[in-house]
Amino acid sequence: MFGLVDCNNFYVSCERVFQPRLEGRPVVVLSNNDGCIISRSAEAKALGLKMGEPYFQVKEQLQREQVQVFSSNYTLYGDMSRRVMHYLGATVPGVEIYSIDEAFLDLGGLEQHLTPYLGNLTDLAQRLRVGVKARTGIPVCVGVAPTKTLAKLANRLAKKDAGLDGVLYLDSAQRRTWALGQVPVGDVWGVGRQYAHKLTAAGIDSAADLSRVSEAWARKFLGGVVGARLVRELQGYPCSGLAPSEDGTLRRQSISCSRTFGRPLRERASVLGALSAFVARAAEKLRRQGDLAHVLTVFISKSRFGPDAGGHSRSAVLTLPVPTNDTRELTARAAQLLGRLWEPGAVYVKAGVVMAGLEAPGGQQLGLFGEAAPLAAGAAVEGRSAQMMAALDGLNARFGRGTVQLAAALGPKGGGPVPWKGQAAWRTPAYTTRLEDLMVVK
DNA sequence: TCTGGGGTCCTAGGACCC
DNA sequence: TCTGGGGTCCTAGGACCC
Repeated sequence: MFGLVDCNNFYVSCERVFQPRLEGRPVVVLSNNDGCIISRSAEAKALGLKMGEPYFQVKEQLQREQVQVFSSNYTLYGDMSRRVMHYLGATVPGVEIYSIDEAFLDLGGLEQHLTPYLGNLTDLAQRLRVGVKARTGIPVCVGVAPTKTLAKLANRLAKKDAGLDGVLYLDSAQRRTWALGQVPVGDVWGVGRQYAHKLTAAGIDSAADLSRVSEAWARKFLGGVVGARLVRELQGYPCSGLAPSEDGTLRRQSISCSRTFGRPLRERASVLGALSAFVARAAEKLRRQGDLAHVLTVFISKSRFGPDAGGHSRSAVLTLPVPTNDTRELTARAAQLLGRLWEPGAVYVKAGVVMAGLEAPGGQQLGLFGEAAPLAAGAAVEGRSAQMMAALDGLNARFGRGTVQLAAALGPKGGGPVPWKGQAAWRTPAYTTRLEDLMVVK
């Protein structure tokens, strides 16, 4: 049995924890660069504001309706997320962090231990919900069902129906059938815009309809095995397990950093400056995860909204001779890759780096003929690099991001205004992670 | 030059998620 | 003028190998 804990309007809820005056009012949080809406309070949803809507298109409406607008503050959200996940991890045995605001729970083993005194799974879920709210101020809903897909579906319904008090347990076939009938097919986990369109065109309108299609049909029209699994999960047969997140953190298979620039860039040195900064960020995340990257990708993009909307993005990939997490090495490689992609005269609006093929250090590298690589020299270089990077991370952690960086990351002329930095006009303080931003109660 | 099946690896792209 | 960022998984096709 799976549980799904999902925070309600997470980013808005984080802002509300520190500004109770926002309670009951329409609130939205904007994406990076204040580009579009990525979190909405219930009141903002009621005004018809949509997820992903560009800010500039709804600016007037936001003003007119006196919607409270915030730039995203990932330092704050990340820290609040850690608090929620930590509480869940300390309360139930198997927790898989699925995203910044969601976690799957393994409740299967728990059923047999529940006693009349502890109550049933609904009671347990209810206690979790109350516990998260009491300890972090974040409201959550819980769905419980035999598969992850059904737990997601139960969670949706728990959110929508106030009468359920934030918890829905699909504990019988009848209740599952009822729940499937409530949900439009496009709201099923794993059904996006394309598939929703295809499905409704074929007369499949609800989750219940989808649960009745044949495996062959699902394979043919919903992306092969993915579709087949999706349908099985709706029928109540689990096709995906729980991957518990050890020590409350998530291990990534790839790590990336990309941004839309504050203004379009046409000089190569400026784009290289941005890329260097992105490499630095990604490498830092890589080291925090304790990994080395074997594959580096760089991409640069022109505007998606211009006349030549297709083929606006190009990428180049490099398999590194030796896996590394050294910012200097990765920056030099990224500069090489940029050289392959650069078109003189083009105007770029976005760039990014992706580090993949992640592995833990110490993996024995075999030479061309299967012999162990000569370690002495390599190990010494590796040791010095690790020391240097540890010093870099230490200084930046202590004195703030960007205190120590490569000259390349400063961009052309080694400083001045950073041309790729975007807008964040309404960012709240990092209440929980910066001493200077600590809230003072008078 | 063609004959044939089976395997791996890489890349590009599509679809989805939050 | 302004339209996010960071992930996952899967498929298909080509190169290359035996």
